[in-house]
Amino acid sequence: MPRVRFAPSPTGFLHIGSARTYIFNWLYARHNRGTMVLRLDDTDVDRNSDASVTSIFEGLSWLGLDWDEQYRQSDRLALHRAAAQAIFDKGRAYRDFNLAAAAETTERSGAAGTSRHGPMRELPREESDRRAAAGEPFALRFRVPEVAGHVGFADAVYGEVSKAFEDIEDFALLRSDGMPTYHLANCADDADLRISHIIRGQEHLSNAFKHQLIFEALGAESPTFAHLPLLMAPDGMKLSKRVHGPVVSVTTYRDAGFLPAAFINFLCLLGWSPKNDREKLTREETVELFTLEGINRANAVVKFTDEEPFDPKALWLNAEHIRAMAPDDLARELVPFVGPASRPVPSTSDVGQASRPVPSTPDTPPQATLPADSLAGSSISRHDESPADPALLDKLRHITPLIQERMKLLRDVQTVADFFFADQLPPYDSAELIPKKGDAAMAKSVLVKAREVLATAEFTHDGLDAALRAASVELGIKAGQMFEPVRVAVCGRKTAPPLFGTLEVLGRETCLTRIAQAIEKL
RNA sequence: GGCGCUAUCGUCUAACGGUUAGGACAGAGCCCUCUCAAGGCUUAAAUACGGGUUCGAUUCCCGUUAGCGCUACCA
Repeated sequence: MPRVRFAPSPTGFLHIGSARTYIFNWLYARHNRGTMVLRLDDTDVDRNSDASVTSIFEGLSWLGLDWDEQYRQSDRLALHRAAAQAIFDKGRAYRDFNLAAAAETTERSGAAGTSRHGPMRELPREESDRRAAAGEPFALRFRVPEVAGHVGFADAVYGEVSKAFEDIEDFALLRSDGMPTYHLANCADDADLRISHIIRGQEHLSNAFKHQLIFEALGAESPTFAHLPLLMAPDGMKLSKRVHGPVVSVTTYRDAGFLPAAFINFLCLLGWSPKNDREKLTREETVELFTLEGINRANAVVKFTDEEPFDPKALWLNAEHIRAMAPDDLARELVPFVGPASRPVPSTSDVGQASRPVPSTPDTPPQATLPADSLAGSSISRHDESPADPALLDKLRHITPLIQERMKLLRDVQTVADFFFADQLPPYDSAELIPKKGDAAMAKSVLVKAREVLATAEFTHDGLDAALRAASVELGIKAGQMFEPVRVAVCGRKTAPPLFGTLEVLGRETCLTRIAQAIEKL
């Protein structure tokens, strides 16, 4: 049974790169019926923030991805210290009393021929013990073997990789304040939690050699590493909030109306392929198809621009998922995006200003955070704060079939179906009412005729179809010339969902009123 | 600078050493059609460069170039 973990350091909002790493771990765990561990690597007390923890939980909860065990690295300090002690006792680490060593090392780098090790490496044990006993502060450094040789391992993605001992500096295990460094805490925890596969970003590939060394020194069996290619911005740079803005935050996607399943689909296709040309995948299908062998090695770029903040493929995938939904399910997802009260506020996604309700607290057991049915496809959304207005939901159920294949994002409901919700149509140019190859007079006669016909027509798709077509024949014009003025009168614009269904949903009264108003304009 | 990793259409990607180098998104065009979509069809578009190995390299090896990552008592 594989055991994998996602170990974010809570120093910022949930980044889409982190989300992708989580997804790969989760897919591997679920595909192999293994265990997913969530561990908050909050070793860096100065940079940690509760808002960040909140952002991580909020994001994962939206995605509906669960986990089986949860830990906080800061709770495990004793374990880390014991690990450091064990390495020291084996002579694989030494005390470095030179607190300025880091600076010196940096200055020395580049100067060929100088040792990569600090000056304290050869300090006699007796002197080291004496100075430590006297209370002199020190950092504990790993003693990288000085013999010629390599550390290496078979990465599940990159294959055999190795690095010469002489290219690895004596890295710190414990800081001079006694706190463990990332490398130590990370490995001690992975060993203790019996993590079998470390699936993480490629930025850690170089660190993995150090980690391999630590696992060996600890006498622990080292896990299988699987490093993931990185996500890049179109400018070739690594994705960062600082330079790329909200596009790197998962809340941005949620607030714009991405479906969790589509977002997961998009992210997992960045650096992984099922190899059979399939693109649109449900979560269940992805779990079924996922293997480490399908992961490739080159970095992937997420396309976005200032004008179009979302990758076109992500948009297409979202549209595909939207079209694949049962209309009633879609209607439910749409509720939060209509109505002034519940409309989601476009968030700038800065965790610093996160103030909305948090679906879970860090210490809530995952079971409570994510009900079992969250995996069955029902997504969790922060918008579901209050029970949906039944009347609104019912209305949406009728509208959904008309707009389902005209949306890329859930929020598009606001632009594509606005006229269903407006009491009064926003002003439009009366010239819009004039049909192709027609004039104002034709528009007027069409609308007058429509008003007459619609007053008595059977208000169903087929009834309206028949009535309006018959009317066009009577007027001696093309059907299109008949439909166009009616559409504009009723929708306020030329581009709209199919006419008959639209009229039906709008209802006789509203249609007649709007047509009368249009006639006034001519 | 040192070390590590990577390199197929604009982007995401496929191709046991043998294919007209495939698919998808985005683009262009056509069809369908009450507008817009959706759908169907067509089209343009790639193996970074140079050497090997081989009967034969996108594929294996070496070099070059480029990109990314690491190079902290950050993670």
